[in-house]
Amino acid sequence: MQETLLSSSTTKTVTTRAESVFGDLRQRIVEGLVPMGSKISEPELARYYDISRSTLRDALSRLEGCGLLERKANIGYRVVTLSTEKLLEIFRVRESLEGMACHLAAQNMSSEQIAELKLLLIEHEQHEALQQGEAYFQKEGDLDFHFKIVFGSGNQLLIRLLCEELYYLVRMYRYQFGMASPRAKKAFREHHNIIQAIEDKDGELAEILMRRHISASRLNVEKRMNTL
Amino acid sequence: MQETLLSSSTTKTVTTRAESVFGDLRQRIVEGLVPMGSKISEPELARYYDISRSTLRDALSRLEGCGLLERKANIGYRVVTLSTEKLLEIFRVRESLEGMACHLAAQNMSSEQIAELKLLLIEHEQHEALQQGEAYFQKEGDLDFHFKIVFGSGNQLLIRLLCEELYYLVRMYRYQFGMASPRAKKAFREHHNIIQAIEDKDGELAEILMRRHISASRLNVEKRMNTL
DNA sequence: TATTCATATATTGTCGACAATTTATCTTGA
DNA sequence: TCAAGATAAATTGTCGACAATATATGAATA
Repeated sequence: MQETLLSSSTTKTVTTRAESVFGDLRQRIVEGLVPMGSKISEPELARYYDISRSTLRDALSRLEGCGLLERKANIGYRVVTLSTEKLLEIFRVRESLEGMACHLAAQNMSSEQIAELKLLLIEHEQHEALQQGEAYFQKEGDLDFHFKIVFGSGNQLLIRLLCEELYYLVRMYRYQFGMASPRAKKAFREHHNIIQAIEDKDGELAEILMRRHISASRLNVEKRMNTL
Repeated sequence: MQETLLSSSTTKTVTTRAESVFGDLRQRIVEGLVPMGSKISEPELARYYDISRSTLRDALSRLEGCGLLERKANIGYRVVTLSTEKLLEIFRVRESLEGMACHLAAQNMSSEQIAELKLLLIEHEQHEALQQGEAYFQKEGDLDFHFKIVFGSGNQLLIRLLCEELYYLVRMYRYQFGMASPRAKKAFREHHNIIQAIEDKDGELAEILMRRHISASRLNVEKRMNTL
């Protein structure tokens, strides 16, 4: 559903230069190729992409909307600086928003959508079985799961907030803070239970389970923070 | 370092033309002076404000971030079209986000902040007593109340999402859908109970009460929608 | 040496113009 | 009359240049 790295060939919705640069620069920031906290030099970046500053600034303003860049008047753009505090704030927001999304998903998801969700879970199980230690796929897979539920809510505003405005920040944290989730197995069971609640059309339970699921990740980070 | 006498009176935060136009146009859109759904003619608006298109587009991109404008590649900006469905979506998001904000506020608000909140409630009570029918002040006051709690959460991300990205949309609905809240008295009691829970540092209860408070407004809209 | 101030450099904000695309208008044919 | 296609007009996307502001450099002074 969302724009994966590979699907650019099929859905060629990219029409303008600014959009294209937006997508590319977004990826580079998420992966840390443009270091966090670094200042954006508009002339330099414009030369890099071989575009004018106007076009670049169009792209930069979009990146600001994703929370990847911060802007100060007369000073310019700067890549956001990640911190544990900000990560915990994101968890709080995700807990509330995805909890609501899950509640609505339980009410609105079609049986086809639920079937897809189950399929995804099975895929993840196999992936996990195949490569025990490798947490990368599990992490990306985890996002897929959360995405499908958010889309399942049918609430366009929720979808925009989570999938367009917060998604890339979350991915940036996963790339650069690289939390090698030791909760893989536990998270899997939690996903399973969430699906069950959705299938039962039990919105209240689905919301509680999703909130606990995300809250557990937050507590995990908080615990690690306190031990350091 | 010479601080002119004149600059001290006005908060000289407005530095750039784009920012200034952003603020003015935002207000005009919220109030409906620029009709919802209408196409933005960049050349025309640029002439109106006597600025270049580049500067205008800077302002427009910010307005897109507020959800007041929508943009399509090669077609341009258009003022968002309000609808009851979208309003209900906003209520769902506010329910979850402000619920979380209230929870955190109960944990984090200082006694001074709580005192301010109480004072605000008293002011509203007097306003309401003075002008029974006039719902305008009550409505704006309601927003003040919700704002203070969101700020009290201390969560910068929550603050940004609610106060910068959703606030103006909410105001736009109040201006143009003009819901003459018949829940004034009830809402007042609910506000009171929320403050009490915050003062008791009972985050869970505070969250539940805030969610019910917002949910009641949503149900109110849904009820009216069904009767029409 | 460290600090302050003036100067120079670089960067962002703003502008007007041209190119690419969309929308409106007009012609043509059934 | 209506539909479809070609042409004209208008709008958005993109560009390079200049002005206003911020940062870096260096001289002068205590």
